[in-house]
Amino acid sequence: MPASPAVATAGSAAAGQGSRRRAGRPVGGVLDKAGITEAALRLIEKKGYDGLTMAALARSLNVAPSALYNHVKSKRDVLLLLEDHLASLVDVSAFGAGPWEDAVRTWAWSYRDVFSQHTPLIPVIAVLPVTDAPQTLAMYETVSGGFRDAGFPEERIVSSIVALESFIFGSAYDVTAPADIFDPGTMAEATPSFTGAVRSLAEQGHERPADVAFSLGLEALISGLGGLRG
Amino acid sequence: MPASPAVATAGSAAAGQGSRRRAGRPVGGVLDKAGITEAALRLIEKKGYDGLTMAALARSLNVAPSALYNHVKSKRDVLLLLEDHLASLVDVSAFGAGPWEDAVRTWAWSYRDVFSQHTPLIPVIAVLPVTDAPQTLAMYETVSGGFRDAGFPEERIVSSIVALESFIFGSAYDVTAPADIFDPGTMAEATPSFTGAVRSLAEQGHERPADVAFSLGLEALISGLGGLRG
DNA sequence: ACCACTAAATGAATGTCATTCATTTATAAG
DNA sequence: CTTATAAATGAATGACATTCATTTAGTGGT
Repeated sequence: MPASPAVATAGSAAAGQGSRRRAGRPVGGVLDKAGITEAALRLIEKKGYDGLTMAALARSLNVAPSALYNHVKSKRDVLLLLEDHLASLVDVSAFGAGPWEDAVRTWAWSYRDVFSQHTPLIPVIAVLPVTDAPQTLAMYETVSGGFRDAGFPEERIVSSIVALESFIFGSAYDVTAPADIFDPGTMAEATPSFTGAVRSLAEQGHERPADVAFSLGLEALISGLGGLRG
Repeated sequence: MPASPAVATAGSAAAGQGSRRRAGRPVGGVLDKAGITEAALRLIEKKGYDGLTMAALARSLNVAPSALYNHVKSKRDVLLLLEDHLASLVDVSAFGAGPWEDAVRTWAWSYRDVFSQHTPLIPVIAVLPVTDAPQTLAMYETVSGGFRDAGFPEERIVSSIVALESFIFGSAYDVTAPADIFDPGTMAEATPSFTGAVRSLAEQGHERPADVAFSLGLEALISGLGGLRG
């Protein structure tokens, strides 16, 4: 009775997990990309990226691990699905609804916040051709439209976005860094300038030091890049 | 004759590979952290990070995989050794030898170039307490000294460096991205602004598009952050 | 010279993964 | 009712990092 449990568990999976078939579509099985993405997201929320294994993902869908491979080519594919889903969560609404500076600010903070919870995706995004990521492409379209409307010369738009994105990805890592990451430890006396600078920042008592650095860099980029407009 | 080959192969490893004992030190075995770092670096040059396995690393040192664990706690430790070594390759010489802007430029380009060849280390660095990384700490000391001498208020130095570093790490990924990463593919008609911007950049015929974005962002950061000086 | 002591190496497990494959099942179409 | 096909099964496979009991070879003290 190898595959007979499939049907039995299929119902419970769809009901209990929220993965559903699209009505009117020719559907053979329980799984689809949307369901896999949803389940992966839930798994990550609960167990973190260490808990995201193909086996665990399959189990959360009441399915055998090998079944996943009928829908994704590899685990990397799952990460790509996640990335594209997250791109749809980034707030681009301010483009076209106010000054360019404000739109970039809103977008950048939102982008950083979303991916700071998903830093293991960053190495994947960096090499991901946007062709395979419709939501990501949609984000780029809105953002580049905003840049164009703000008066950016067309040939500088992509480079400007890439520069901002690079800063955003790097900053996403900062958010997850331990608070004591800059503690010089036993080398404190050997590094007076750095130690002093670290102490001085600590004395400011910021709740989220990463936010200070992000704000500083972002404002610099906004005003620097803003100067490129014609 | 379990460990008897150790001596026989020890000689050939030291001779053939370049890992050597420090003279006058109490030394029991063939391996030490410097030798492991060197071997790992060579392995990465030859086979890339996919080829950097504990087994391959051990083999390149003519040693059993388990022997490595007498010197490093885990593979992550090996990556940390690598990171700290690479930090020593970053060019900080311009600090104290010219205007702050030029020093930052030299440092940032060098930093990006070094780590663009080692992007798999970036997720590790991001969470690495500097305590364990003397070379990295030395870099920070030089850089923060440069910022202080340039007139930066002490409490802004670390945040400014972090902002630059975030941009640098993100940009290091860009260098490795495939050339066609922004090809909109079949969605081209649906994304006119973005497609136009990509085409327009492509028509410029830059050899290394990543360099354009990096230059753009870096100059923006330099002039923006430079304004913080008292 | 002899005798521990200890750092360092060995090779044989272990356990966790992603991934593959032959086989089976269930659904949809003719 | 038959047949084709998408999708699931579970039992391998193979790559890994990591652990452990055991063995080895120097070093320092006597």
